[in-house]
Amino acid sequence: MQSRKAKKRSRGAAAAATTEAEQTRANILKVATEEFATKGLSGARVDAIAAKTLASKRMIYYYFGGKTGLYSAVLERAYADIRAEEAQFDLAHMPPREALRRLIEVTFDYDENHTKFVSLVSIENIHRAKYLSKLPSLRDINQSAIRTLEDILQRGRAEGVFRDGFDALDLHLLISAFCFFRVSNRHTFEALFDCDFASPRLRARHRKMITEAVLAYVEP
Amino acid sequence: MQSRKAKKRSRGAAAAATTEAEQTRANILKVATEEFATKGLSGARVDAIAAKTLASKRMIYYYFGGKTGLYSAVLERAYADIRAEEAQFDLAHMPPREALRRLIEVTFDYDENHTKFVSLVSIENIHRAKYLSKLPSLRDINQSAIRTLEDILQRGRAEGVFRDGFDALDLHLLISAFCFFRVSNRHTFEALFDCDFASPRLRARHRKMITEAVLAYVEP
Amino acid sequence: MQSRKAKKRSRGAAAAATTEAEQTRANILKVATEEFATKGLSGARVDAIAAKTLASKRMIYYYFGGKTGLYSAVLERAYADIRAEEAQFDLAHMPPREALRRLIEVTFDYDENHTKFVSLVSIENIHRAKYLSKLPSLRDINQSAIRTLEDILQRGRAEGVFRDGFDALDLHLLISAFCFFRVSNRHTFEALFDCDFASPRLRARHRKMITEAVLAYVEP
Amino acid sequence: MQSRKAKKRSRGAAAAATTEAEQTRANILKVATEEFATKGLSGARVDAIAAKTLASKRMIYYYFGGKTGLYSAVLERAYADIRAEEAQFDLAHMPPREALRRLIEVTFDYDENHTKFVSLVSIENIHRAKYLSKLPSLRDINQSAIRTLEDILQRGRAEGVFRDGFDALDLHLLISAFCFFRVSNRHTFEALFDCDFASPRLRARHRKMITEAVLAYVEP
DNA sequence: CATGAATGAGTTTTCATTCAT
DNA sequence: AATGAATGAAAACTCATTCAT
Repeated sequence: MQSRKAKKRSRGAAAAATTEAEQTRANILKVATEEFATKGLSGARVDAIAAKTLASKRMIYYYFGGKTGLYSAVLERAYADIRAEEAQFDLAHMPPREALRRLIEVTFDYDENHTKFVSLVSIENIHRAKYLSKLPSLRDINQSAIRTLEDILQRGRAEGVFRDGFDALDLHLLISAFCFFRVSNRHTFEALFDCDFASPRLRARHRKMITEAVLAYVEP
Repeated sequence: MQSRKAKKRSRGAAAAATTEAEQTRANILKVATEEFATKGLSGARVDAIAAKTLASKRMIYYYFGGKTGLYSAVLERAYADIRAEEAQFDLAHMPPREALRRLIEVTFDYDENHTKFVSLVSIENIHRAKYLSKLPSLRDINQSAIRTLEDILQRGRAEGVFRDGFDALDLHLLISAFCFFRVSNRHTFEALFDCDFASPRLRARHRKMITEAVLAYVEP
Repeated sequence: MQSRKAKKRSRGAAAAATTEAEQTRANILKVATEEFATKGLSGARVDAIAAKTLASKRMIYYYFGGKTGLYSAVLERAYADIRAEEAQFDLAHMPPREALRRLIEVTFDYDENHTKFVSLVSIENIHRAKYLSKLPSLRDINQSAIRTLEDILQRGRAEGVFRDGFDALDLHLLISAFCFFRVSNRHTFEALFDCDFASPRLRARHRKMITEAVLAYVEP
Repeated sequence: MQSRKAKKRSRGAAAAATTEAEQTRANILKVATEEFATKGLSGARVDAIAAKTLASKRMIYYYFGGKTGLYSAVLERAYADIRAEEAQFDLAHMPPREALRRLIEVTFDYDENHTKFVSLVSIENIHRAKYLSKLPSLRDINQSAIRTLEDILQRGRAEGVFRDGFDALDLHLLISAFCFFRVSNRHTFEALFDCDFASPRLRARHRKMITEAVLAYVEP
């Protein structure tokens, strides 16, 4: 009845799928990410996921307990992935202005390249973060992202390149909002305003705009 | 039952917007907006909508053809409403800086006060604007919003209070992104960062931030 | 989601199924009684019930909400039926000894002729009366059966044909136990002791035995 | 894992009832008795049994062939146990009236103390003794129970303390019915009549009643 | 226009059993 | 002898839609 997740994961997240069971699990997760991201929780079909999987439908219930269990696992993995990638950028050792600029660009590029993550987060918001709330592991991961930004701001203020009077979390919101919205809402935006967000020129222009706007906002 | 029919017929077809038929339609639309906004297209239940309606389920099919027809109508109405409200603000006769500041605040307040609209747009993006694309009426309405902004920018540049080098549509994106995201993604954001977007203080701080950031970005 | 039972039943139990809807409901109930009585709650198959019904499987959910809702309705009906039949015997106007003898015979005959009722009660006991407990209507009906017996005993004691020193409910238990067990446990009893409870001779002997045993027990 | 195997082999196959294999079998049987008695044959879950077992699910198939094989084994064991206990009472050497009284009390107490046995028999009757019929070993065991009663009756008749005109098997039915029903049907009875069969006072009263009723029935 | 009843096709979930190791 | 992984068949349940009146 219960999913085997806890047990399976006991050897740590770093160890890549090595046993067959872990490969099965990972394969289901990958297929499910695609289905949930494009169809939503209620629109996704367990049958459709199973069909694209190397395993049988029954395995979804064996490993994840059910449709919502699978959805939660997909969500958890998606969030874990983004922070894992962010952690790779060594922003702590850059000069503060460079670090902030880089942070914005990294955020922009991540959302641009992980539209499935963006979709999943949109979907989860439709559900009022019902499933995310039950994944407390993610809280820590995300709050470390804020600490990175706080560190950059503190160093910048010490050097006098950033002004006072704004909050790290608010700035994170300003950056995230643009990068996320550009991906999450591109379909309605394109439909209404007849433009093409996939064009490299527009993409570059937007990337430049959010960077400049944020830097202008923080400068003394 | 018969009295209702007689009553309706007696006043003639000319009286617009007050027919019983139109009241039924409006009632269904209102209930459906709530259901679709909170559950999504696939998550919404025709039965649930019918149950909350004064009319019967059959009426949904009679007036809107089906579930997706109803969804399209809900979407169309939601977009029409926002532009109707925006049109009320006479930004064209304000000084450009004031007009831009006011435009940002109006956008911020609208999203804040119309969370159902925000949800519907998020949902429509999950569906890749499939239904919105088939509502060409909206294109014109929305593009007029851009023309309003273009007019403000043009006046501002003529007066020398705004710089050159950025696009009206891009600026619209910058403003919309923040105002929309703040509402659309508040559930995951709150869950991850333990904050409360409903608090008047945070709300005021965010409203100020996006205004300042945009004004800083456009100034020469 | 909710069953329509309450609504359907609103015109009182006395009115036989007259509308088509009531016929459908009654038909499902009849088929389901057979299936649940022979297979138990978990052994019964909704598909099997639907197949033997004039209606479709969907109607079971429409009228009864689900498998357990249907089971509860079957149980309720079965108990209501027995008390309806018992009420027809005018025991209150017989001499007490005759009335008691008749009560025993009526109980014996009812169980003998309603093996499905007996099975359903056995099944409900496996489930620890979980579903019966939620049907409070039955409590009143059954307690009136005890009052009938109490009345007979009181009259008998007044006439001096019954002794004191025993309880009406206990006597009801003594009578019920034998009549019920003889039907409920006949299969294992026959298998173990190689006898045939269906034989009219054995049946008559058992009927005579319980009558005599009870009368012997109550006489002064 | 390997140590278990080595250990088992080392003590040889001759030591009956203490092999690990037999302990595993007994453990499964015990767990399964509980599950079948509370859930029924179709309601019981092989997974649930396996989970509560010290062994794995595969062992159920290894030792018992499958779910119904396990059920049959549980049933067989339950019947064997009751007769084993009954055989301990040396009724043959008591005066007939005392022996009969004692037999009734023993039966009453056994059912009272072995509610799982009672449940299993009820369940088996739902299945029309399908599985019991295939366990011929039980027939002999049970018929010996009747011979015990026949012996008591014969001695009692010879002494003139019991009358003629009734059958040993019928008397067994009268006794069993009450003792069994009191346990098997206590849930519905309690729900309908608002009483508590677990109360020592009621228990004692019932025990006395069945004893007196039977003795009154058999006396000349 | 309006309604309650009805439905077929689909969707999630369950479960006894078997397989590879 | 033993285990975790896997499965196909079947089960319960759902839902948008339509029909008879």
